[in-house]
Amino acid sequence: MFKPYTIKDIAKALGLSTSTVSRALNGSYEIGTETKKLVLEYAEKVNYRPNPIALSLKEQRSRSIGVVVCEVANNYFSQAINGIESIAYSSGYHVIITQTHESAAREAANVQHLLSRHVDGLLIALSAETTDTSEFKFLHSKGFPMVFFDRIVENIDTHKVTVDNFKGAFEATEQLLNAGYTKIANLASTPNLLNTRERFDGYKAALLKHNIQILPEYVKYCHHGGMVAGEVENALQELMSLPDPPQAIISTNDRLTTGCIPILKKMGYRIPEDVALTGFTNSEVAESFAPPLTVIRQPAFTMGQMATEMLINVIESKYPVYEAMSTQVDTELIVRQSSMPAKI
Amino acid sequence: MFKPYTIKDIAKALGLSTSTVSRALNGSYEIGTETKKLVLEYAEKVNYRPNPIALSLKEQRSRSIGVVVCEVANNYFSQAINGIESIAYSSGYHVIITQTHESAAREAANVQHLLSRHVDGLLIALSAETTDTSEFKFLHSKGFPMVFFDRIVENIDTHKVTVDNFKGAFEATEQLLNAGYTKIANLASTPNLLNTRERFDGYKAALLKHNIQILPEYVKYCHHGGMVAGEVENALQELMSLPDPPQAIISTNDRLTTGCIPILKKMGYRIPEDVALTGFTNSEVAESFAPPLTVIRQPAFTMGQMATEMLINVIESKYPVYEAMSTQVDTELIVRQSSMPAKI
DNA sequence: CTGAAAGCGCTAACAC
DNA sequence: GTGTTAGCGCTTTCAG
Repeated sequence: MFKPYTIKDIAKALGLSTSTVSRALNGSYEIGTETKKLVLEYAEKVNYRPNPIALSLKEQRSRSIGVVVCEVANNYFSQAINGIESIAYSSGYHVIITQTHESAAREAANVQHLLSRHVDGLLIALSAETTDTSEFKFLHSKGFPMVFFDRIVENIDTHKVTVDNFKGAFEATEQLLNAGYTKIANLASTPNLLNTRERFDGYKAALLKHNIQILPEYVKYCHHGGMVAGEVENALQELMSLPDPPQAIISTNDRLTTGCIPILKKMGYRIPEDVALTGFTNSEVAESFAPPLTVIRQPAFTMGQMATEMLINVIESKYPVYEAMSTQVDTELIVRQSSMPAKI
Repeated sequence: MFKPYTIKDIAKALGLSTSTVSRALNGSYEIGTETKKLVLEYAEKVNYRPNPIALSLKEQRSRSIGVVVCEVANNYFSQAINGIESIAYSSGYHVIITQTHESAAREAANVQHLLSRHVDGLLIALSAETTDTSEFKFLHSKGFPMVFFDRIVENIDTHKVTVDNFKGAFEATEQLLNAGYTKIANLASTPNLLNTRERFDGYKAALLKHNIQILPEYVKYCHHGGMVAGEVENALQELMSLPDPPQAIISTNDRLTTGCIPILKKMGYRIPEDVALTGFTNSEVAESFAPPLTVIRQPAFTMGQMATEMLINVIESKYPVYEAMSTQVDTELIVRQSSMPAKI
């Protein structure tokens, strides 16, 4: 069944040695024009394709890069993956995508799996659960090519691509303040993640700037990033049943943001009349929501591209890359009805 | 940098031959208990991982399966991929995902790429553009393991996993009819795709059953499945500027459905007052739309699982599988406000 | 200009 | 029970 042609087959058919064929195929200058043409034409005719597995074994590299994200069914990550693929493909790399579903154990397993597949490098956005980063530290110390994006590891001076989370959250919070909301809650993913904390800091800074006190009861964490049933619902329930409930919510994670709306509605709140809403999300359909949703968008596609370019640079650099490269891009605040002043 | 242990390393360290180590590692019964224990312990200690590339070369299989879909940033496919991964993973297979972006050329390139990577099998949902299926026919004739899902190839008796498109469209159309709408348009992807035509047939059958005439001007195709800018907008524009415009639209593809809403709104139509809407989509947030969207949902996750199980069966079967396996599941109609009778 | 041979990591006949 | 060897497909010294 379906046996691809090998160099040996060509060699035999043409009465040459495998090395000659190999060299001809690779355009070595030390092969006669005649022979070269002969080989090339025959290879073309039989639709010869080099066996990448054999190549990998030989070259000790796989021309593939591993991607570790929480989920592909997530607007941000599916868009980022598009960016990753676009660059990887045109540079001749394969992309192997793995999902952690926010579990640290799956993350560790995925990394092992990818390493055992001899990927040439890793593109990683940490899972919500991850606290032990020693494996990454180890790989980093060995000079293994890795680029972190969006959810980066702390305490390691690695290559990374991030957005200005602080500014994104700051602007969004300030927009709510300018719209007249002063009681603003923060619905967040796990504080494990640096980006959660940075977004929180942006929120805090905006309130501070407007001389609004930060109330701890206005800050709710969903430690599984909204992946666990009821997590978001509980958080919202607690928030809205406070003696002095918030008038607005800023949600700082994709899944949380899109998850909020049906729950708030089910609880009987109108947006923004009863509670305004702004959130980090890359949903393509935020505009179609009821009401149209104010969002902080990340340039996911571009970030995927940048991270991949960075990684391929590191992989292909002749010498170990010691200084960590780091790129930060801006978020985009798109103001829609959900964070507008409530019409009275 | 980061040199994994090999069998040779172990053999040298322990003063054994590589074959002994290999056998011990694979639990061969002809190895002394002592030696076996020694090897296993040492392997454990140095965290030995067999090199899958060498294995692939040896066994002429890669323990990986290739996936060809139009996009991961698509609700249906990202969910299906979750299903695919869940099964593949637990069966020890890798998943390599490639995207066609609805281009036949990219599809062909992806298939070649995956074949050249020696994937053990292929999971395919055709691109919208695909009309030439000769390559698939060829692979099929060679007995190469393939399973098609959702968007299947015709004229080839292959393994496949589909939904009952006819019934899904029929039920949705009938619900619109029961809600009092009689002028119902069909917004569809390319008729290249069998599922587009099946869904169209379901729509037709429902109208027929209710003695409603099928108007050709009520049927609009987006030949790139909504991937090309302005495609959906044009279709809707044409539809709504008919002398006798439709009162309802059934959209038969994920991207089209979610794409419709902002466009209709921008054109100044209220849903469902001016035009009702129902559509095939697996969006998780259809409920949050304005208005909440009536959807025909496909069990994407399950379909991904089923297709993968089927594929792995074929791959691992001792003898070529000649009779084509075929599974069909039901869609689920979730009725929400967008297809309700318009309140007058 | 071309061929022979070694080697990437692993397994499996085939010795002994 | 364990070692030797060949071979998976390819590249690359080293010879000639």
